[in-house]
Amino acid sequence: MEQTAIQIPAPPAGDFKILHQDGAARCGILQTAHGAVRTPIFMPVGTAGSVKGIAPDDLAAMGAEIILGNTYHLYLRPGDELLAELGGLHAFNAWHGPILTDSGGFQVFSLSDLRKINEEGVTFRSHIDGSKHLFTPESVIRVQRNFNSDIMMVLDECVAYGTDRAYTEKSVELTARWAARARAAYPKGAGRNLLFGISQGGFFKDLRERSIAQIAELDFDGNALGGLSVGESKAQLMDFLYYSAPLLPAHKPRYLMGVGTPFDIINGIAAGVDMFDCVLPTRNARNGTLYTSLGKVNIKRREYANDESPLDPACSCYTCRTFSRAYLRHLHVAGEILSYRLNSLHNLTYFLDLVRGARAAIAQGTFAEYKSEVESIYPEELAQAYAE
RNA sequence: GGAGCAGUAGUUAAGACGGUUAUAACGCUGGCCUGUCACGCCAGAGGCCGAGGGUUCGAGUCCCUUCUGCUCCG
Repeated sequence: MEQTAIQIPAPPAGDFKILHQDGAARCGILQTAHGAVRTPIFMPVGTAGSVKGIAPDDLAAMGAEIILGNTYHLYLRPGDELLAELGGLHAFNAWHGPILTDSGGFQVFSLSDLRKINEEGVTFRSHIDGSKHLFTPESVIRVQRNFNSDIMMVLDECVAYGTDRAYTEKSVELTARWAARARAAYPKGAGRNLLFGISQGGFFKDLRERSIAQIAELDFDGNALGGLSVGESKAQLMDFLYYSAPLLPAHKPRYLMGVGTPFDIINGIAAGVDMFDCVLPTRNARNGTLYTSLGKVNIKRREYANDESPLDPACSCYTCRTFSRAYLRHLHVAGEILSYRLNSLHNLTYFLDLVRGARAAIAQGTFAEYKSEVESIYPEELAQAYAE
């Protein structure tokens, strides 16, 4: 038989194939302009174009497949036009894998004292210099295209926990109109940058359902669940997660924005979510809370002062292979910069291993066992999830 | 030898007229962190106010003695 070089064209960006299914959990592969992403996936957060304390080679070594950037931060500094001029965010920060950029919708929520929302968009003040800016559904697409983001997010309004039904309903409608404008500004197939829609709805199930239907209708490349983990109880988070996730279109990637703890992520996967991002592994790393196969470890505790054992004996990251808990405690207590890097390296490895393990379990049809194994590491959250 | 200043939490310091459980920062101990305004936030434990005596209803605060440190003058 003759050896012929067969050119297999890469699937087009946006192509999403589900390879395995185990209950509602699925394992798939999403194509982007900068490569494929295996799902379920955890995306390290690099708000200002850098995963704090972690260089791209470390990210690659730990098996990160896609990272996040933030439109709000990168637009303010260094600016989207400069990034376009310098060849986009990938050329700028030397991460050549896929990048998802959040739209700034969350900052509309988290920087609430600095902004004003109307039909046109959101006016806000820069947290850096106080200058005034306007984000619209259209401008946010333009900015993200200047970044050359692989997955762009539409502008949405994320309402605070406890917002009443009347406002939440108005907000859902506004988010839907903004989504439609985003879609019009970037029609399907207009480019290789993917565009994901975001559903909201606060803590009202009918509004969640309505929002998801409105967003689904616009035929985005993927669909996100927004506005969760904003201060509600663990039980409420679980309730809304398991209610909402199955309503998102099944044949497209589902993204649970900003969530969460290992417990949340494993439950998100169980509910049928494919993508997660969260600042917890990196922020907590910097603040001394480390996730391990033995549970959460607050490395600054005195009990670790003379602990020669590795942080997590089951982990194969550089930090766990090389240093003792005693040294990691010292670095943290002494405020050494290396502490941030080593801790972040470990926590991100832990989160990436978690989803890697989930993919393998789904493929083998053993996800339920895997899930209860992970949950048993976090008994407090498990108890809270079933608390009334 | 004389004069001045200072001795208050582990540390550095606040404590007008003497008046309820003596402050703060840092440190220490513990907790928190969910689309990063986040090397951040919250809480807690630490003090016979150098020692002794006196005045006073009441003294960290006033008076005397004493000890220690620093500075200056001889």
